Amino acid sequence: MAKKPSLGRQKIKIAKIQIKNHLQVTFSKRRSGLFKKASELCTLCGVEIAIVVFSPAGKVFSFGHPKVESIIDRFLARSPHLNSTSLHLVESHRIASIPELNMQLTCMLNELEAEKKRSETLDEMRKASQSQFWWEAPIEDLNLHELEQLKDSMEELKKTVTIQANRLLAENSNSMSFFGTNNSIRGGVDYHEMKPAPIISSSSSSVASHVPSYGYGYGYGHGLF
Amino acid sequence: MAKKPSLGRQKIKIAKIQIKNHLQVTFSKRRSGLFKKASELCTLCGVEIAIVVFSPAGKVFSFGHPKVESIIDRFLARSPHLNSTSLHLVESHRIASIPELNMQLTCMLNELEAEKKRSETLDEMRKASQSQFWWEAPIEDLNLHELEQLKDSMEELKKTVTIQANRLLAENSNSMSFFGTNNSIRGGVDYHEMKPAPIISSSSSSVASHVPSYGYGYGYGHGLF
DNA sequence: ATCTATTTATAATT
DNA sequence: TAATTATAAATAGAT
Repeated sequence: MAKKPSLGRQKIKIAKIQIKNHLQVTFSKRRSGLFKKASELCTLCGVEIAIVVFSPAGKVFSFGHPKVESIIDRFLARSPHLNSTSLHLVESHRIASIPELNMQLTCMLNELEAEKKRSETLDEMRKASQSQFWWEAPIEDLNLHELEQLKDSMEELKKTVTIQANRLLAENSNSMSFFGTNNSIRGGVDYHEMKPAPIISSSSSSVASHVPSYGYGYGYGHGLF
Repeated sequence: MAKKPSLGRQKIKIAKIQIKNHLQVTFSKRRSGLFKKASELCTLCGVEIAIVVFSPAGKVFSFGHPKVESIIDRFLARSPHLNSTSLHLVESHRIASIPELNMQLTCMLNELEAEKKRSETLDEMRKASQSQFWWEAPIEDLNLHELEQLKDSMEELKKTVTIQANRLLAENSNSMSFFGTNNSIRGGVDYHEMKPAPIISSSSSSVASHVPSYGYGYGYGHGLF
């Protein structure tokens, strides 16, 4: 009897899979693959990785080495360099409380609103006069750089605010260490919602699968997401 | 002349790479590969993914669809345990019930509103002082669109503070959030520290970022955060 | 960065 | 859900 060899792997377009069943299978496989790749990267290069995946239904899957939480904490807290702008913002205003922090932000927001109106006026003037002043010339390239710098500043500012907020909260209580001494326990792998552990050989990696009662258990069989 | 074909890909052990140069190359390649896989998974299955990588030197690389921050927020919000920050918040305020939490938040909002009015006065002062910092002076250098973005960013920043407080409180009750606001802007890819984008299908996204950011064909507008 | 030879990942099928 | 298999992709090593 003639057997019917599968066509094997076929090329697919990277676009939302419509067939629900396919999608589920692909999600499972590729999620595993992704986590495995991450695991290998951890071991090969000695880096720390956290991955969080939300399915459309809000189910969460995560991979972390050594732990998702610690990496996220570092990510949120990291402030490699405070630029002079954000330093000035924080220090010069000597922000001392959360409400005060909110006030600062609100002030800035209002300032910007005011400036926006002013800008609108200027813009109209420009259009009316048809003049060729510097500020109506090449916006594209120059402003891209400008925007980048601006975004930089904003990000730094945001970090600063986050850190400051946490510090304030911490100082309000007796003892704490949210950003302080972090006990980074290396060598562990925090791997949620994955079935076979793509354990790596050399590095001492263990799988910690504590699934809380929240129940993102495996919904195999139906309604995967 | 006889050519010297490479041996091609060789099998390697998944263990810490010792040769430093080699490690760097592998890290680059595999990080790209990992992010690409994540991107594909996002597209194929319509899921949301955040990846954070810390190199041994502490440098951070991240991938996020739609955004690292928003995914992390969601992840933390459903975290089964109270982190120290929220504990301190609760402790320092001795919050004991949901109505009490609501009241705290209401107070914060009222305070915020009051500060908004006060800030108008401060805005006047600012205009008189002619300071040299970006949030005060070079506004007129920005066009309307940029100003719009800046304003959005500021609002986002303000929201972040509120959301953070909200999240901490919500964790305590382990149930609802009071101001369901979130900065989840779908359709964006937040891709830091990655090199070339292998595929760009339709709309190319030029993302303002201090580091090269590329979207794997998800090019939509970004907020600054 | 580019180029292969190979190893891996995985789409389709059972 | 777990194999199988043929093929697409990723990538180790060298340039």
